[in-house]
Amino acid sequence: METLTAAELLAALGHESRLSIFRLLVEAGPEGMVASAIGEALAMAPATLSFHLAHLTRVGLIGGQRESRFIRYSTNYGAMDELIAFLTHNCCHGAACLPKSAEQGAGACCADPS
Amino acid sequence: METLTAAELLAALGHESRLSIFRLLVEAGPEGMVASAIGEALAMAPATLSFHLAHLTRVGLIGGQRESRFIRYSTNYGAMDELIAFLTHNCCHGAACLPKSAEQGAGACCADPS
DNA sequence: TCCATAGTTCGATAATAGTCGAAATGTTGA
DNA sequence: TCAACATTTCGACTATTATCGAACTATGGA
Repeated sequence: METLTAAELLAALGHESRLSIFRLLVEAGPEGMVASAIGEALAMAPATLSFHLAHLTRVGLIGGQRESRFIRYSTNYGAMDELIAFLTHNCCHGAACLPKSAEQGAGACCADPS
Repeated sequence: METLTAAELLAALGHESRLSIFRLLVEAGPEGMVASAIGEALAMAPATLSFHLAHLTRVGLIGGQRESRFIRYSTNYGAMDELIAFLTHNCCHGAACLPKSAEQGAGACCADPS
């Protein structure tokens, strides 16, 4: 992943409203949530919500597909994965620097022999 | 970690210049780099570099300490770790959604029983 | 003490982003 | 075809951010 692309993803997540939306979808899992449910959960005006959903979609962190009158959004786990891999790539010269991520199964970056 | 705090860290990383600085320091490891070396590596004007270093320091992603005439900056791996843990917390309802992070030792988030 | 070097702060400017009411678009069911 | 609902687009406003030259501060050596 390019630095510029990664920066765009991070900037997209670097806003409280969008991060809340993203986290909601991450926890919702692959089935995702329809827009109105997200708006209700986060008490966000429709226009504002749409603006942020469009932003997250444009950078590829989430995707949406129409389901009759609704649009169901869900996390693009692949993009999320690549982003985390980019952040931790070649990190810390072999020390076990990311214990909490490891606990959650995200693993200490340098436990890996590769 | 609070959503607002996480958003501040992500916003700090959500800019090409700051992300480049951060990645440079992540790869440099615990010993870090002095400011002038960073500026040289990234061809950044001193005032601009200082602005971004101050930003990254303020949110706690890096730290700096004076070494005679120089200031040596290094990654705060703890903050980085917490941030990744926040992003992946309770993710994806048990699917193995983060294979690349796992490859690097960042681990698929849901391999973990907790 | 004085100079050179490393780094930060100041100030001005330009560009971008966030919010939300109102209007428009798309979809379903009557 | 029309009404109701879900969502997006438009428009206008406000606020924040990035950049960088110039001036300032701090440190070490002559």
